[in-house]
Order: sequence, then structure tokens, then C-alpha cells
Amino acid sequence: MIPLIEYFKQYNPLSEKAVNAISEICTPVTIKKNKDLQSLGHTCKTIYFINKGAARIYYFKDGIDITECLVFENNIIARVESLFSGRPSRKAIQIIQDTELIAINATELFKLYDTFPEIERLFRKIFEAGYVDTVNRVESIQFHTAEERYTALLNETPNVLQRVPLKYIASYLGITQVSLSRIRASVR
Amino acid sequence: MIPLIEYFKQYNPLSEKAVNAISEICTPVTIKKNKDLQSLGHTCKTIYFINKGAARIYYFKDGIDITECLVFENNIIARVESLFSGRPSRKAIQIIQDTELIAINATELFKLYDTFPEIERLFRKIFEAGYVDTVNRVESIQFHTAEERYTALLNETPNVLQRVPLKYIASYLGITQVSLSRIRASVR
DNA sequence: GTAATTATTTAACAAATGTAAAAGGATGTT
DNA sequence: AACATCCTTTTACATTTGTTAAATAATTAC
Repeated sequence: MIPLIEYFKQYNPLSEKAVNAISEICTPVTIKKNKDLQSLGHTCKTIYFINKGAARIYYFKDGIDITECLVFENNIIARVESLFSGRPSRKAIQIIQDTELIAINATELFKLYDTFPEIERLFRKIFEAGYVDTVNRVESIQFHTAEERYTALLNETPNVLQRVPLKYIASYLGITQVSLSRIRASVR
Repeated sequence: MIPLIEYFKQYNPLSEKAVNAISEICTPVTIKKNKDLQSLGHTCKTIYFINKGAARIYYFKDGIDITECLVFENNIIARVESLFSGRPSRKAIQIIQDTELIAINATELFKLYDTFPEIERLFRKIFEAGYVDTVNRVESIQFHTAEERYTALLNETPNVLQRVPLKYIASYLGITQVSLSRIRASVR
């Protein structure tokens, strides 16, 4: 729990009462590599914090597996388009390495918003930051070349190549495996 | 003000007191076509609601004008990456047609969050919806062809061609004007 | 440890998009 | 009305990325 509380405090100070209330709706989860943490078609009702490991959100477009995002330790992962709309998600969460997580019951969390404005504020700020990241991602996809996106990813996450199969990285970058292979060959 | 209050109530019910408090930090603004509403380099401290008209957020990438988003009446427009980070924006807001807006003072708004949890909740929900839209936009850019994105835009905003110059639409779709011209020729 | 499976690279060709330059249209100003 | 300016299209060619298939490398299962 400690890394999660530290993570929260980066965004908003929390009273002891609020920390306790959040702790009560958290459950530790350990999952093995390649397992699905949340499956396609279900409505997202859990927000996860990754203590250790790596995960991705993915979906199928024309039968092809697409990685929407990659998330590593000390970050939260959730299918926001389902969490905020209440609609079933067309996406799934898969564990990429053996991973330790903390599952936060989102239904209970949203109830806590009514009694703890500081918790509502905390998650407001967390998701505002996620919103900003996503706006920046649009810019990155739209106006940087695939090679620029690849080298930027290596800079942001230096050990990503050791942790994530290239086939997942390719679709995350918005290109095919073949194209990524060519870029890697030309970068060498 | 009435369309703005109606817009708010779609997201969250508001007490009369809250409506009054918001009204006090709102200012009507009328701007002519092609004028910049907010200029590049300033920190975003205003959220706008478009009563009538159209606007875009744009920036320069390698000296080329890029449209990040297009916004029409009954929607809010703000440079969230600056609003939520407090950092100067590399982006500007330009008015595309003669436009009537309501300017919401964001600095004052954020102060209202402390006294009116319902207002904090309102804007939390508004920006959660914006977050979802942006996640969907990533998907659209990454995995749909330019032609698919063009026809999707025509469906979402049927009169967009009458309201927005093609040069803005092209960069919004992530392609050049030449490429958009070719797509339009092939769609005919 | 070996076989089977999965992941990655390479090759050859096709399709989409970019670049630069020129030509046509549309719009605005005087 | 005429001129200048800006917007859009077209053309020709270059570059990037996609597609399919095969070859090689790495990993997993027995």
C-alpha cells in the first residue's frame, strides 16, 4: 500500500481518515505474465495501481491485436472510456510481466467522493494528468514520424525493449511489426 | 448564459447558489472570424463556452500550422495541457467564424471548487468526458485511414465543410492539404 | 534436450502519403 | 471591375508504410 499512498500524495494531500477509507476498498492482486487482468466486454469497475511489473490495454481492430497503452510500476491503469461512461469496454488489460497490483474498487471509490471531497479532488487531479498525457499522445502520433516515436519511447522507458515484446510496441506506436523492424534496422 | 447552464446540467445538477457563483466569474465575449482568442505562449487561465460559432486550437510544428482540435457551439474549449499543468501553452485558440463565447475565469473557478463541491464535481465530469473523447481520438488517428477519418468527420459535423477551411481540416485529420484533396477527389 | 511454437527480421512488391511546383478558383479590397 | 491575395486542386516524383511470404532467432512445453 505504501507506494500507492505516496503516489496519491504527489497529486493531493490526504487526511489519515481518507487514507484509511481508500485502504478499505483496495485489494492486492498478483498476476502472472500473459494473463488477462480484465477481459474484453466487461464494464470497467476497477482502477489498478501497478506496484511492480507491466501491463497493457489492448483491443482488436479487424481481428488484429492493438496495444492502446503500456503501463509500468508506480502508475495506475484503467480503461477510462468504460470507467467514465459506464459502458462495456471493447478493450482488455493484459499483464506483460509477472505483476503485483493494487485493485481499487471504483464503485466504492465513487461513493467515497460524496463523503471525502479530498478523495474526489485527488482522482480529479490524477485523471486530469492522464488527460494531458493523452492530448500529448495525439500530438505525438499525428505529427511525429514512427522513427521519432520509437526513439522517444526508448528515452521515456529505457528498458522497454527488455520488458515488452516488439509486437506490442509496434501497435502501440501505430505501425506494423515489419515497419518497426525496418526502423530498428535503420537506427542501428 | 442559459445555454451554458443547460450544458452544465447535462453533466451534474447544480444548486441555484452554485449557478450564481459560476455566473459571477463568466464574461460574454464576441470575436470576429480569423482573430486569435488566446495567443501562443500564455498560460491558459480561461475556459470558454461557445454559444455560437466555431474555433480551433492550433500550434506550429516545424513552422507549419497544425489544427489540434475543432470546436463548435454548445461545447467548451480550453488548452487543457496548460490549464492543468499551469505551464505556458505552445498552442493558441483561433476563431474560425464570427463567434459568441462565454469566458469562464479558471483561476476563480478553481477557488469555487473549495466552497462548492458540486462545481468541482461538475468540471470533473466535463473533463472526464473530454478525456474519453481524446482517448477515442487516439484510436481514430492510429487505426483508421485518412479517408475513414474524413468521412467520419463529415458524419459527426455535417456542415463542417461550409464552416471550416480545408487547410484546417487537413491538419486536424493529420494529413496534408494535397492528400486531403486527393481523398476528396476519390470519394466523389 | 528436442520439438513445437512464437517472435523477429528480411525481401519484394503495392498502396498511401509527403513534397514541390504550377494552375485554377474563390474571396476581398480598392 | 480589376487586382491582389488566399484557398484548393492537380501533377509528377520521392518516401514511408503496408502486405504477404519466407527465413531466422528465441522461447516454451514436453
